[in-house]
Amino acid sequence: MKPVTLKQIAEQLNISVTTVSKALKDYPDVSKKTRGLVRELAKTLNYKPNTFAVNLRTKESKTIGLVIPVIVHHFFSSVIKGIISQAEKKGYLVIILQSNESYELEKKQIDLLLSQRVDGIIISLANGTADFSHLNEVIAQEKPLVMFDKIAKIVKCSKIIIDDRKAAYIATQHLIDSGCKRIAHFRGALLPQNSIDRFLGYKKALLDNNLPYDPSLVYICECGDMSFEEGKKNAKQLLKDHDDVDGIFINTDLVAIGAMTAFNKQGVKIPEDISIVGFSNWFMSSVISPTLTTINQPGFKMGKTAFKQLYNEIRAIKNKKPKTSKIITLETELIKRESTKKIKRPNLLEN
Amino acid sequence: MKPVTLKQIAEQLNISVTTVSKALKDYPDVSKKTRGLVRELAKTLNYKPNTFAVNLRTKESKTIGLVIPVIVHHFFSSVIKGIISQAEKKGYLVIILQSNESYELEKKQIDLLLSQRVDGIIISLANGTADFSHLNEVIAQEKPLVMFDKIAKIVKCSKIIIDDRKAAYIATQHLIDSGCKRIAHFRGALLPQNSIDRFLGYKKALLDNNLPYDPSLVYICECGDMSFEEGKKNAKQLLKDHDDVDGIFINTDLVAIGAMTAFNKQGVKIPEDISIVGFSNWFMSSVISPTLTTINQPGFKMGKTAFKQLYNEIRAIKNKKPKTSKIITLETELIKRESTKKIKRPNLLEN
DNA sequence: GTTTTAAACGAAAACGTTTTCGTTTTTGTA
DNA sequence: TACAAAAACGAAAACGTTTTCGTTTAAAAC
Repeated sequence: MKPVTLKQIAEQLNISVTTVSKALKDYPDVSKKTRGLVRELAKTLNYKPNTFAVNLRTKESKTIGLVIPVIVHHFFSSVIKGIISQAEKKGYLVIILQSNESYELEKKQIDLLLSQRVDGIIISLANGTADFSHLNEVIAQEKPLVMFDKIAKIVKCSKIIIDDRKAAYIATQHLIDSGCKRIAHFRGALLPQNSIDRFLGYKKALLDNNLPYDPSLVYICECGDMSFEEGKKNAKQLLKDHDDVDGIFINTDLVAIGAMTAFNKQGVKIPEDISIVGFSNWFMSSVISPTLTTINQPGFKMGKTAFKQLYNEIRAIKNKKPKTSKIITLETELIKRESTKKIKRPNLLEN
Repeated sequence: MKPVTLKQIAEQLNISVTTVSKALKDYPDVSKKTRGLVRELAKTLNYKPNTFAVNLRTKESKTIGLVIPVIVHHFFSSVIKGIISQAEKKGYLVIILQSNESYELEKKQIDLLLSQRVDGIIISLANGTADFSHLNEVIAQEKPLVMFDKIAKIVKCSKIIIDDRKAAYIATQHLIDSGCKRIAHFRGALLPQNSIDRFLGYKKALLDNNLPYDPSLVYICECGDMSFEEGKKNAKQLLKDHDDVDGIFINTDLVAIGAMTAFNKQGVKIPEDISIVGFSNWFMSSVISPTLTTINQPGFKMGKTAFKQLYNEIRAIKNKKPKTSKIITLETELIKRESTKKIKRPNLLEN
């Protein structure tokens, strides 16, 4: 019933624990004969090395930690899948924690992972995170740290991101190209770098096209659990505040879908009255009506890349090589759908 | 730089490692004075017990394993969230593995978790799993095992489920009550208990209402990564095979949404021409057009319940109490939406 | 002041593995 | 046959903690 140990194998074969261990790990100083005997017996006894002992001895757990703001979320769950699949290939396990967009929780969870002595940590920051001491603690302990999506520029570690500013620029430009003149923006929370960058991309596109930037057209969504509701609320508010808006670039698809729901209910036609571009390419966006134009954000690939980078750093530290932080930017893509069909407007040539 | 150990604290205070350990764990045989000194020093040195050593000594890892078929999935990610949130409360960490609906992978992953010596395992079976030796291995090792959603009746362990048959019955009855006379069923794969049960509920509802059961109206979806596409395909096929179908009960929302997309494209009106009921209440179902009537499946609660049960069993085993496997059935709910509005038909009284 | 009892402490083993380094055995060479 | 070199093996320490049980010290009882 009790798990088999090296000692038991050793006793049965009348050799030392040392030799058994070496035989199983292909050390050169064990004869073919004994190696064969050991392996055979190990197999019949169904020997599995005791991870606890191995961890203690080798000081590594072959386990990494992952902290994300939300799990029930198309983008983040895609990232999780990417990380897990890649980790599995390299023999690593993944412990997942959810910060719920709370800085306090995030801090606790990092602590937990450190005391658990994971080999590395991957994180996407909570919206509320403005203090980075917990992350610097990770770095101080020489544990590899990789941030993705919601990052902190100031923290010295690897980052897997997209060019949010550029993507937002392209999204906004697309609205302009489809004839929109007065474009609103539903931005994300104030702190996360990506919602700042998306806002900046939006603004720059306006200015580059000689459209005025009007701060009153920018609405904020916290993008927590209530994204969908926030989208609805903001859409209603927008209709009250401004009756001349003909396009919106929205920080994330779920908010966009909330907004579309509100517009549908109020009889505002999309894209005829208002064109909409979302962000992230949630699966949902391709099946709602009208289908939503959006920016594809490669979640699965991001996860894979994040783990690969973490793995490289883990190996580097193990071999006492200098650690090399990298910032990797993945490509995005504008996906044109029904919510932004080109509209006939008096001053546009239509083919 | 190196983590602080009990030994270092002991040396600084000129006492033994034993006493330090006891002081930190509130053993009664250590004086208040030394306990205070130890705790203080431990705090200033930022002492964190070495989990590897603790695990080795105590033979438990305060870690559980979770194996699920898919991660990017509204229901499953809700379950994950439920499990993690509950586990965190009890100081447990969760390692997540994805079987990708593959029996081979599932088997490997169970092996991995066992050799990792997790304290318990929660699993929802892959569609292809027909052999249960890997699960019996878990039980043989006296590790708590809890199955949820896709279970195997034959395996002796705790199960967290819903009454799929009843829910399917209610769904089908609802179609009948809204005037449908010829109701098709898109069922799940052949093996999983829940798709069998949902099929049986569908069939029973028909017979109880004196409607003929016609096997040619039952279509199969594997419900893997391609659920949406399968829904589309089946819908098209259905239109070819049977032009008289006026209702469909579909095994899961994503497939239903695929079907609706196909119907929309072909000009089939929902619910006027065909009424549809899905299953699971994916968030998406409330925002598509028309909104989808479905059965709410409490994923988050299921996750919480699964962990609670696992936790109880872990504690029981630790205290050498007899283990008590439980089968817990959670409530479901029919959520009526636009895809099944009551239709005027000649032989129905309408108020 | 001596004995009894209780309170405080510590030595040491144990958990199971890995790895260094020294010892034994075998093989090859003269 | 002797000796060097190579091959095979094993003793022991180490990883850091927990816990049993024995020992010392302090307090209480006589």
